[in-house]
Amino acid sequence: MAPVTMSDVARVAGVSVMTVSNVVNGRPRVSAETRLRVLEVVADLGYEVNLTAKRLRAGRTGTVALVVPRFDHPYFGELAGRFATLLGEKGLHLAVEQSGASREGELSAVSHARLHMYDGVILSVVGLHYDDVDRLRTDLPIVLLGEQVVPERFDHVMMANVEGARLATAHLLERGSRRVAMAGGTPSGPSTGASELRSEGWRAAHRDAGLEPPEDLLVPMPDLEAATAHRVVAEALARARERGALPDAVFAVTDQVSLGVRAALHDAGLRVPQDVRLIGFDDLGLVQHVPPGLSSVDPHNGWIVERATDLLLSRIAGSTEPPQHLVAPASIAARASTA
Amino acid sequence: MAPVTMSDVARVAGVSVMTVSNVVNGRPRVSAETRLRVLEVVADLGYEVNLTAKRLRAGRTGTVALVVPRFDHPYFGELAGRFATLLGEKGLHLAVEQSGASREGELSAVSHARLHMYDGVILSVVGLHYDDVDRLRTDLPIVLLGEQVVPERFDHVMMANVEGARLATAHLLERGSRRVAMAGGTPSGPSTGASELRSEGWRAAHRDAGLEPPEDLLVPMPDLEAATAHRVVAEALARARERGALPDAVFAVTDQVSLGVRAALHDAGLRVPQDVRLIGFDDLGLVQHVPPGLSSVDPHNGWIVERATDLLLSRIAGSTEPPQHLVAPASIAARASTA
DNA sequence: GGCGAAGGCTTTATCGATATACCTGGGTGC
DNA sequence: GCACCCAGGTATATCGATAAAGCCTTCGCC
Repeated sequence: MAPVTMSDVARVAGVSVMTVSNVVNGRPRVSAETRLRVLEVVADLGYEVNLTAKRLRAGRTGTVALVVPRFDHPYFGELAGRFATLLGEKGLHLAVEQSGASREGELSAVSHARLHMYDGVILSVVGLHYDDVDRLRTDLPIVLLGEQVVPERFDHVMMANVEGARLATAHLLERGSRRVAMAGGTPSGPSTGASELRSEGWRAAHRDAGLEPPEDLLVPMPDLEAATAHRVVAEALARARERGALPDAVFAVTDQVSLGVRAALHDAGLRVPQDVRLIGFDDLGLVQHVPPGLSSVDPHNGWIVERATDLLLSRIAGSTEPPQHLVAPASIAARASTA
Repeated sequence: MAPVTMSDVARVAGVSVMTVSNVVNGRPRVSAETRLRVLEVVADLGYEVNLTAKRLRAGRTGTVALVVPRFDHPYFGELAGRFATLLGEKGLHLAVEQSGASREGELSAVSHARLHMYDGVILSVVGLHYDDVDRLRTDLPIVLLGEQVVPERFDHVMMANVEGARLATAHLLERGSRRVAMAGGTPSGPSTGASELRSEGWRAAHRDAGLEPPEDLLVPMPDLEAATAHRVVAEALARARERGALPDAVFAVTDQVSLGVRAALHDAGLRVPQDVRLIGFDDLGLVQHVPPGLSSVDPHNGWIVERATDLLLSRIAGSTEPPQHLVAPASIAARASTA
């Protein structure tokens, strides 16, 4: 029951621990005969290396961590899946940790990860402020994802928030929509998060089309859950209907929100796209299966994951290049909801 | 840049490493004065314990692993979120790893986890066969989740597959449906996975109602992705329409499949629930927002997570109780899709 | 005043694996 | 015949933290 160690194998095989290590790691300088005997004992006893010990000595585990705000958001699930696949090809393992989208959670997750369980960390920044991030020590390779403005000294990969939102809104305006609401939008202010940046894109598209951004069609939300969007948008629609001022299109700040909006529209008896066009952001795999097929902004997650992985791996390899700040391209995945 | 170790702190503070350890861990036998000085140096240098070393010595990291087949399935995302919350309350961290739903992937994930990076493992079994599981060494606490039959000697928590499927099908039959298709169902055979077990439940409900299970209404699928379901069901509907034998209800083996079925029904111009009733399995948070609101079997994930956590924690604490095999209750979450 | 106890700290051994230096016996070169 | 090389191993130190035991002082108490 007690774990089998190298010295157990060594004792049984009648050789030194070092020889066992050499055999197990396929190093030269061991006679074929000895090698065979050791391997036999290894199989017999069911020996496996203790990664913890190996790590302590070697300084690496072959595992990197991805810290996401929440496990139960499909967006992060998709992201994690991509990272796992890509890292797997490079011979590394991925462990995912949840930060809870709160400042404390992320701080604790990073400090925990920092504690050398992993060779590197990909941190999806949501709750942390500039100063918090700035305070992170960096004896561990870190790549940041997310929409916050972060200190220069970190590698950072982000989505094209403004541009993606601009494309989405323009897509709706081009198709003839004139009252384009933004679900999860926020009034002008400091550009600190996805919601603010995407609202900027929504404004830009209006101005590009020679229109004044209709600020009354911004529908702010306390969070970006589907359930919240469902509720908030239902209320907003009821009010708009009273005033006889229904929107003819909705740009949802995320696909999760888009899902809630879709549900609220359905409840209100409004058809998509005949009465209201709808487009989201993230291009989650599932939205194409939500009737009638929801359009979305494709943030090119594949690109993001590749770049972030490259950056992390080169840092792990010891690169001291100046930190990079990359922005992914964005494009429209047009489906029936904006036809 | 190089990580700060205890001996760095010790040197600067002019004490022994052991004293630093005692201060950091709040052990007695250190004068208030020394304690203060050490803490100052700790803050100055930004020292943090090296968990790897601690682990090697103490035999525990305070982190447990959850191994799931895929990161990008909402079901596992929800599950992971629940585990993280619950374990967090108990002072433990959760790291999630992906096995890739393949035999090799799960074996490698378990062997990797076994290698003492974690204090315990919750393994969601999908690709492994009985023999593979049986071959696992068990010097690390393991709790199994999932629908496979597993060796007695492991703790195991599973869903009420047969019963849940029976309830769902009965729910449809009670509402007057008479041609209840099963999307993702499989012909009678050895009960090795969720699909087989749930098909058994579908049969049982028919027999309970005095009906012969309509085996021609089983729609098998190569995998349980929404996209696959969308495609396969679309084809099945086309064939059924030709024969003039459309179903009047569908029980989908999972909510992912249910989503694909919903899309296929929409494409075929069939209304839910007027033309076809629809119910899934898993009660994912998102299905209530998919128009018109999809019914589902609630597998009581909260219960599963609590039991699994309890079992794991008590194993970690050293319990040698006989292994437990638990089955969660199941109930129907009725929504508009089966009204 | 002497002796045990307790406080405050340091030393030593250890977790499991591995890099490095070191040892031994038989060729090889010249 | 002597120095040197090399294959095949072994012995030692080390990664960072910690349990356990050891070593001085100082203090209390009979």
